[in-house]
Amino acid sequence: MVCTANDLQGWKDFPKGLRVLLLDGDSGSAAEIREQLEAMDYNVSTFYDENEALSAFSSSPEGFHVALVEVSTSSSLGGFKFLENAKDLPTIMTSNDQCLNTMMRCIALGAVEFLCKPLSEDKLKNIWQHVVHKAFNAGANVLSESLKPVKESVESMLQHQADSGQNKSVKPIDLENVSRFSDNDNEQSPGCDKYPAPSTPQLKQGARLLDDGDCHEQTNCSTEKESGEHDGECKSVETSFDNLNAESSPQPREPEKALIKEEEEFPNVSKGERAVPQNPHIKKFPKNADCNTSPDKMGVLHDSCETKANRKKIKVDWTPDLHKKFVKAVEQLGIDQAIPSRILEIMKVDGLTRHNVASHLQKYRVHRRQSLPGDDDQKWHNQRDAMQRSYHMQRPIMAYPPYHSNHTLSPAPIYPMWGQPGSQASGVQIWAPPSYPLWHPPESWHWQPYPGVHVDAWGCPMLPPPQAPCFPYNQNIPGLHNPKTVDYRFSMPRSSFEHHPAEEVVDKVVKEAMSKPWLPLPLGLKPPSMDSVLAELSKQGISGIPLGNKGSSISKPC
DNA sequence: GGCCGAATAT
DNA sequence: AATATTCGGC
Repeated sequence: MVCTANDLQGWKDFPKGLRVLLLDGDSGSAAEIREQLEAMDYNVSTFYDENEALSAFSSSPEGFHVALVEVSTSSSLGGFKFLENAKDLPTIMTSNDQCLNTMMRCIALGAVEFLCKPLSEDKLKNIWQHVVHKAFNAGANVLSESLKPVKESVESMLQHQADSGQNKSVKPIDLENVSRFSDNDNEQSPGCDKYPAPSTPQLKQGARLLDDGDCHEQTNCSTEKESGEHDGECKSVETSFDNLNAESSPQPREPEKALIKEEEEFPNVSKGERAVPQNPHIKKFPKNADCNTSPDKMGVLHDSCETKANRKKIKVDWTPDLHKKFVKAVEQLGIDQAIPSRILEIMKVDGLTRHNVASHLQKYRVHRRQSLPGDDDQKWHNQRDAMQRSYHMQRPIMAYPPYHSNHTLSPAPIYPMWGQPGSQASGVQIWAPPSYPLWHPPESWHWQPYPGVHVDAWGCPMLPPPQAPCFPYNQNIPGLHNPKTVDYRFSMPRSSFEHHPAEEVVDKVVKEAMSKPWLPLPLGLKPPSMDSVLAELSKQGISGIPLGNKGSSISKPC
């Protein structure tokens, strides 16, 4: 018998005595953690092998209240295995690897929390909250025997608090919300926090992920019709979180996988607390991690392919990174050679279909068109002509890389380029250097990484259209006439490693600029000084240029 | 019959 | 608004 009335007695000092299953392949690390836990009066059982741990847990499910499991990317994936197989045990994952993917994978697989190593007392002391949370949130039928005393104990504690007036709440404790109580001192007032209390500061968001507050969209079910192209094919995906690390991924060769959202009805997860996170961008997480052996990638649709009789509608989530890839492909092909099949070919993204690309390309074009100067057709056609004339400029001359925040680990916002309506500033500002003018064209698309640079944000060649200013909206924004402002935007990008045009491309641009002097200069090219022009002209025997209207004299075709 | 792009649906 | 799907033309 694991938990008895005596246990309850002994738990006056809850959570002392809480039984922690510790799984860590590294004995040194395990010993260290164990020591810390025991210093807090937790009752620790150490395992170095997941099979042993699983076996111990399965033979005595009530012998443990919570698991602390190390996951290592370098060695085995035993941690994940344990996580997946000990569904009923609140499992906290720990790792030296702070890669967001690893974290998210853990959470997605059902971990209640992810703790970055090294583990401190601060991080460990509150792990009991998950036990309480489980005790109160698991359905009565799921509530394991070991949790019942926990629940009762806590109820008793709370009731005692309420009775003795320690708690401000006059009303009897709302046991539904009991998990909001924590020993953190930044308590919200009761009723404000509908989320389970996190056990540590770092996982407050993680805790929210486990909440089902975002499930509303999961209920629409539509008729099934799959694109024939990938009929029956399981698609592999990666989370958008990979974007944050993709650039530094140790396996750059691995084809990128599209993040695909489930739109299908998502029935309530029946296995107790193991509800998958309901991130708005990730509609479904794998229950079966075996479909993907890389800890850095998450396979999502495999199991749904297997287990769902009726096929689900899937949606590609065009993450900034994926979009970047798309743009790169478009640039590589040239704007007028970019057709879905070729783009798809270049992108090499698993699971992405030509339809997906076509759809995105359509949007890409539309938005690019909207980003271009003016709305009237003439300008649009002019612009297009200019594009076509110069499509050989396959790379933007002065484009800011649309996305290079691979060092950022901040989980929020995941999609900074996809600002919410009405929150453009906040969405965009993130990507803007602090010195940038905070101006955003009202119609601009949110993908622009920096204010006022949305054309190249879409990967368009930066050649200005004929008879049109490069950035016509400048005309409407007095501040942008400031040469300083223009300098900002025309200066070299802060990170232009992959956007340096090839020399031949530059040559072509220069040649074109020279051969068509009536066109505005491409970005990056400075007009010759008046002196040098006069000198050159006088060399050629031309003199007497009326300086008064030099503009018109050199702006007309010969 | 497949691909593309625009239109339309979700 | 974003993405998928449909449809007509090639």
